[in-house]
Amino acid sequence: MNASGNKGRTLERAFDVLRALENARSPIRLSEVSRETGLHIATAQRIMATLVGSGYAQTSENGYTLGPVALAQAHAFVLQDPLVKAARPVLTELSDSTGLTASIFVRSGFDRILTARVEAPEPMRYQFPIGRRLPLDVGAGKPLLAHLTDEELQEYLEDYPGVRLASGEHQTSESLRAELSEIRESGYHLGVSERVLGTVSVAAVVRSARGEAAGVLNIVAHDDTVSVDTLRRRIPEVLRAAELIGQQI
Amino acid sequence: MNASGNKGRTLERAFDVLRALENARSPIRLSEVSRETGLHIATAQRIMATLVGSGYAQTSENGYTLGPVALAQAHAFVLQDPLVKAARPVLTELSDSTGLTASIFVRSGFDRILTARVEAPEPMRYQFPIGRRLPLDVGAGKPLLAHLTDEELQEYLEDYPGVRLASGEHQTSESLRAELSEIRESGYHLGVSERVLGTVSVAAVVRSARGEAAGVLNIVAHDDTVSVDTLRRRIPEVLRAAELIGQQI
DNA sequence: CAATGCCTCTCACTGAGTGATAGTTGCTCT
DNA sequence: AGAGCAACTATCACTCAGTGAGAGGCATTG
Repeated sequence: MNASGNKGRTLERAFDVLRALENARSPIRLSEVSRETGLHIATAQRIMATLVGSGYAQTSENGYTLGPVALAQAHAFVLQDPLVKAARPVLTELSDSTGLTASIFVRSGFDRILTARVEAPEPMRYQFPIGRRLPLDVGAGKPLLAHLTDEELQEYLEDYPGVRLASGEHQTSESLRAELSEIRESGYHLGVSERVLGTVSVAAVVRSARGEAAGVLNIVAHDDTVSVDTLRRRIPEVLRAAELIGQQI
Repeated sequence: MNASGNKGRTLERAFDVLRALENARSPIRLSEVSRETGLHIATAQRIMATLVGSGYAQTSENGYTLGPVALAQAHAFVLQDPLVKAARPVLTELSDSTGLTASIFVRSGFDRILTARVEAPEPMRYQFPIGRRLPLDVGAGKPLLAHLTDEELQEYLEDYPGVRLASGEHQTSESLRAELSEIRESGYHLGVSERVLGTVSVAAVVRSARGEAAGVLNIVAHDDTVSVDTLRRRIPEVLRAAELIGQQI
């Protein structure tokens, strides 16, 4: 569960616990936390006590959940993160000109996290989406994968199990690898029904001034209102927007 | 900076660091973190390295900021927190029937955190407000103060410096204390231009089934559209809503 | 080019964190 | 009712992770 080489053990263990809480949809019991994280129950208990004491977790009727401090941290994050701040006006403009939803994701471990979004006029908002974790192997995750270091990509693909896309297509380690090198050349990714059936999207990495991949920018549409060819025409716009954001960070 | 009696030192220190990051409006340097938290630079540095490694912090051009993991945690929080889940439909109804913005705050240390909000039709949204930290001594914070344990309230009022309300009135330790006992009797608080000039609000604690104060519910309005007397007529509604939420948690 | 400030790294010491064990509470199933 | 089980809490001796003084590197500034 904990990949690190033993630097800051206590802290990383606590973060493992927080991650276990994050993954749970409902309150989880201490014993589950212990099982999930591989920590001794006494250790899990001590950590939990501290987490609760600091508001990072809370105890409810039948188990533990995350605490409200997470919200405060998140609030501060969106106010101070350079990428989010730089992206916001650009996303707004991109969403206006395309009529679509425009988003920014950043990589976190082997996931991506939605950090900024400007919704299309017809919002179809399910739930507050900011902060949602999504996988790297579909949709806008691919450009992020494409810019990992060789070692990281190696590690990721090592035991990549493959995935069945929403289109029905099966994505293997090989097909993914091939697609990633295409993305590296073209600078963008056009996805059709990858994570969600009936959606088409264009995504491009945002490169910081120093050339690192700081995140991905993407736009999404339903394929019943926007054809793939129509979306394809938006590619230059997306690339320009991504570059514009990158210059500012 | 760290009030605790030495249980989980490393962890609490890390949280102090996170709190320092949260308070900063822009990237802060390691030495500032060290100063802010009172930690030895080497210690601060080791903790920071771990935080960055886990995505709880990130290094930008000239200093550290919070990391995107905070968002993921927050996202999970709003999906799993019993209070937020129970409150949402009630807030919606209350907002609809009053035409005002309805919110839930929970206490965290000696602050309150906005955990749920349904906006009035004319949103006047400045920035994404969820997660914002606000003080306990004004507005909807008062009902939370009113339900602290005696020791906690003692501690809070011990070196309470007083505050100048937006109305111009000066709130002292004594006037606050008196107001709190009124709130304890009546069960609600009606505030006029306390935190923000020209706003009126009604707030009531949400009591869980076990009788603990789980949070506060409030509604706010501008005093140029809603008179104090008009708002006063909404008090029973607010009390009912708070109770309704409380029953479900 | 000294001086200052900010950061990184090393390393010996030590007390905070650990985890096996035992005790407690509260539930379910005879 | 009480035997049996599971989840949780508390204790405590051991030891290794965390600590912090110190030294060194790298910019920036006067």
